[in-house]
Amino acid sequence: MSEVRVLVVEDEALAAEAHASYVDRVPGFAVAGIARSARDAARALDAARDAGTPVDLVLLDMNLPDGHGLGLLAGLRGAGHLCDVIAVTAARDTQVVRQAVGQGVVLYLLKPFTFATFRAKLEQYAAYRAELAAAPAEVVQDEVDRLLGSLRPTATVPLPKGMSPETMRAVTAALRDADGELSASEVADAVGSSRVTARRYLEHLADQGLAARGLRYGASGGRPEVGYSWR
Amino acid sequence: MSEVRVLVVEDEALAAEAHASYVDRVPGFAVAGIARSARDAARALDAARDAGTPVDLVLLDMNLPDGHGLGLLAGLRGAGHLCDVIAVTAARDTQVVRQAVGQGVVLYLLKPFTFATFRAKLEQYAAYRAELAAAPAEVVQDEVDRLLGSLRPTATVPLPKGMSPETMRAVTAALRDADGELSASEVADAVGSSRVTARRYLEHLADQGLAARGLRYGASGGRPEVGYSWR
DNA sequence: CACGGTTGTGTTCGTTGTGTTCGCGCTCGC
DNA sequence: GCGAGCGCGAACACAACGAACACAACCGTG
Repeated sequence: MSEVRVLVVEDEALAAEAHASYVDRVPGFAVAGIARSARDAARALDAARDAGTPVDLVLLDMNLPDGHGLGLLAGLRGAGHLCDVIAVTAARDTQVVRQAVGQGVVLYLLKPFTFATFRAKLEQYAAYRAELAAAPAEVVQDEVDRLLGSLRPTATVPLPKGMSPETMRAVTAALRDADGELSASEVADAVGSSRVTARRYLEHLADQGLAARGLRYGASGGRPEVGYSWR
Repeated sequence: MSEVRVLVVEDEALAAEAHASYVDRVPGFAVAGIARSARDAARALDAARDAGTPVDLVLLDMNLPDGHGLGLLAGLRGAGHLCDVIAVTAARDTQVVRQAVGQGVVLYLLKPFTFATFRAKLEQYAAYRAELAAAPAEVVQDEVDRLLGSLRPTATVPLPKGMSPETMRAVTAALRDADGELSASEVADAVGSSRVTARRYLEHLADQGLAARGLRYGASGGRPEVGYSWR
């Protein structure tokens, strides 16, 4: 799939520039434009659509000079725009979050944020699009659930009890350095820990959506291996 | 918190009744009305809002007599209705799912479904509302993530013992991607497992009504093959 | 119409790797 | 030092698959 075209909607010039440059730094994403107001944004969306290069994703600030972001959101929904929306705003009000979710914001990013956080959100959205692209034309419930699951953020738990940051780093490193899938035993071997420990971390990564589980049959009869791969 | 008022939007009378009775059976949820068309739904939403008892949740079918559910969705977004929406529909088209998500559908339930599945989805939504109610007026990023994360669909009904979800997915995928019927051996080949394993899963799918058994005679003398096909 | 041949089904049982429990060592606060 | 708690791994129960085998259905032949 081609790059994701992103429209940045943000009234403050400095922040707008910052967001745009952040977008450019994330592979697979490209800035389609910057809008300084709700009116600008609506125009930009219409123009992009008419030009045949519709905006895929909107980074939407809530506090705009000519109306609330929620209003813009409702407007573009009514106009039938197809883009997804990530709220990027300083609005910490629970009610705003609730309404944004109700209006179909796929992710909600609170200002201020680090580039790492920003990147994480974009990458999560990218993962969602990848799943979507990989899904067959006709889906079943399970696949819908996985699709939505890939979109919802996984609360970044500091580290669940029973896990050490050192081991976690070692495991992720081992997993990333491998080209294909790795079984729990192989990771254990690479890291130097026991299979049990390696599995604990791998399973955690998989639950967080950072690793993918696969299955390897028929290596030598018996129960199949589960293979973990980084993504 | 009071009960969640639910509007059922469904054109087929039988299904509408069924959904409504399902809603009533889940604690914490109450039917606010049944609408048989997009027009009805819009009216019901307006009426409920004007009466001071706005609808909290809409169970939305996509195939309506007077327009697509997606259109209704865009309309009520434009009208600024605050309700959340769970798609309850037979529309298995990936594009529809994608658009529904873009329009802010919080969950997507494919017909037909069991009461257990239905209940699971409603309860998940209830969990989301509970998180929302428990959240402070002002949130931080982590809390927003948790909030959205509670909308992340949970695993569906557990498989019978002796089966792994990964293999199940592989088998269903292989079966669906084939145009015609597939024998157990062919599925085994496609998946990479043994015929025995493939058969286990195919037989389970057939028992669940998700696959159809057929017979293929005279390929080359001998016993006829059973062919499984997706539906 | 019995009978053997041929091809694929259905099941049993052993193999292999998973997932979990429980206790041990290590580090840290006191 | 000396409990407290945390992270780890040996051991174990069992889950999931595949080789092998006995049987089933169809077909051609005498």
